[in-house]
Amino acid sequence: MVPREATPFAPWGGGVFRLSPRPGEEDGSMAHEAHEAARERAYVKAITPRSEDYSAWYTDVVLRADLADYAPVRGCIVFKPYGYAIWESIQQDLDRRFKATGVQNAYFPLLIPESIFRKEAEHIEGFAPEVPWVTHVGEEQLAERYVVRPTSETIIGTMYARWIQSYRDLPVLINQWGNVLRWEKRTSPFLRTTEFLWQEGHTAHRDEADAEARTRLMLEVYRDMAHELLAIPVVAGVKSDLEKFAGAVRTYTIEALMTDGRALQAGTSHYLGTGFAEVLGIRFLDADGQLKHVHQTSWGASTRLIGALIMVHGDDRGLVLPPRVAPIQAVVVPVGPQRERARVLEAARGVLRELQAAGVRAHLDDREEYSPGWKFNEWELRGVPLRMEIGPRDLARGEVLAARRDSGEKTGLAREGLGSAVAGLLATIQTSLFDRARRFMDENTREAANLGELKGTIDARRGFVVSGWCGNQACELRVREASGASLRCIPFDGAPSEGRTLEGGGRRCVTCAEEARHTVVFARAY
RNA sequence: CGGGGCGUGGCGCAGUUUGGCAGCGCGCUUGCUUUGGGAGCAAGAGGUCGCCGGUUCGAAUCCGGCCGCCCCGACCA
Repeated sequence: MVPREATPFAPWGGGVFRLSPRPGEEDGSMAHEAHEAARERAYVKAITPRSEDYSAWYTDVVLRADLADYAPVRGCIVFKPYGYAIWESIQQDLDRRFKATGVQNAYFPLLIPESIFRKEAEHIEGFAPEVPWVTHVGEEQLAERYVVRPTSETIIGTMYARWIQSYRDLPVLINQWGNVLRWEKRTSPFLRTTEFLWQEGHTAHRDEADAEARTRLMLEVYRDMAHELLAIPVVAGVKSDLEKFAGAVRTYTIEALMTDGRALQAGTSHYLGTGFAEVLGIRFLDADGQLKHVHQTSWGASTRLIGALIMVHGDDRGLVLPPRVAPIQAVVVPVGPQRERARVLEAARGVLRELQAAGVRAHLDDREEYSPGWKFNEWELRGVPLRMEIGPRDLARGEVLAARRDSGEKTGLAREGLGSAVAGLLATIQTSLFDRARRFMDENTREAANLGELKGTIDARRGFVVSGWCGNQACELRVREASGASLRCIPFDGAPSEGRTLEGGGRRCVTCAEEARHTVVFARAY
């Protein structure tokens, strides 16, 4: 057996918190030891270390942090209360941001009639293989089949065609919070589930410039949300034609880097042009007396973000949540012997009230049936940013002991002015998580001048690989075949709203060595 | 879609090779003692061994079929 990853703050930890033995490490000859090993493995319910098996680690964290459980439906999970609470944090934050840009919420049907779904050729070609059909009611076959929506461009556009007559009706800025189904070949909790929760924004505009500005504005919203709420640094940019959304003219993306070196698309925004408007008949009479098609956008972010959160900040002890998304920001754990219980509990309740009054999402763990040590491990596993320990010693000193989840650092905080001190600490944790993730992304972003270098880096270390690209799809495909890495995006040079992407910068195309038109980011992706 | 693995109390597994009482740890219940890094002792409850069929005196175990889930590779938020 191997001791848990050494941590500076837990000198006693190694003997208690064991990891499951690797095959061959168990000494089968000694019955007692085997028995002990079995007991401890089950008892401690270890999380597989990231270095041993990243995907097992991920699954362990999802299940053991109580975020989700596998449902008895292929590829589907149950979002358990703690996982759902994280989604609610994300929803609240995004919803506020959307509304600040003039977007309103609405809700459209889950079912889309086949005739409507089939109208946009590229769109149906992209999604048809993975849509489930509703064909019967009871035993009776329906006259027209319905798809369970994989996304709602067609049905929303159909409604827009009825609602929009004049340029005075524009822009239409609507968002929908809902669920969609995509029957993916390969599923994974949060990252790719058959049914997932998301928001999809759908807007209609008078001209391309207005729609394009909206597309990039929403990408900027996603980028800011990722940075400020999730503490996840991202690269914002535009997708190649090969990677863009089925039916879009241009797709913008924010790409995050997971700690295993793989990229994750964390949000997308599409300029749809007039393609959907043409087949769905979304037209308006412009000021010049001309009947024109609207220019549309759509943009979405999903429960996949929870997967990103896990893989960007998590460690071998489990989840690490940035304070701003954390359902519980500080957990108060009373400690000390039985005879002091009443005093300590009362003080703990006082601490809870004070934290709540200071606007901290605080929770008091006053369960009698678990020991403090058990609670410490439990709340660390669940990623709570701050643990507040309070016992007789702290009472005597007029302090509360604060333990940081991100660094393990423990500090005695004066009982006086505790609320603001904790709020300050939470802010520090938020910043330091972002900085750490930012450093990781920077350190794992490397240049490659040619295919050999690119493949070498991808094979050895993954991460983002920055290269020149001539703009030719054949060259892009060569990279994918040779290395398994895909072109994640052509990054913006500056803010997305400015709309300037990186040019060749004197680079040569990583495949054909012709002069590069763009500087692009490649990575293996989820 | 291809490849691999797994289905045995709530969870993790052993038992299957060589058919013969369904077991272990954790969890759960009750009681007592405990509580500053996953507490101890004692007594309990809990199982159509994924499903269907076959072989057999007898099947978790052998044979055939099916289903489900997970993991790994080509398409996707």
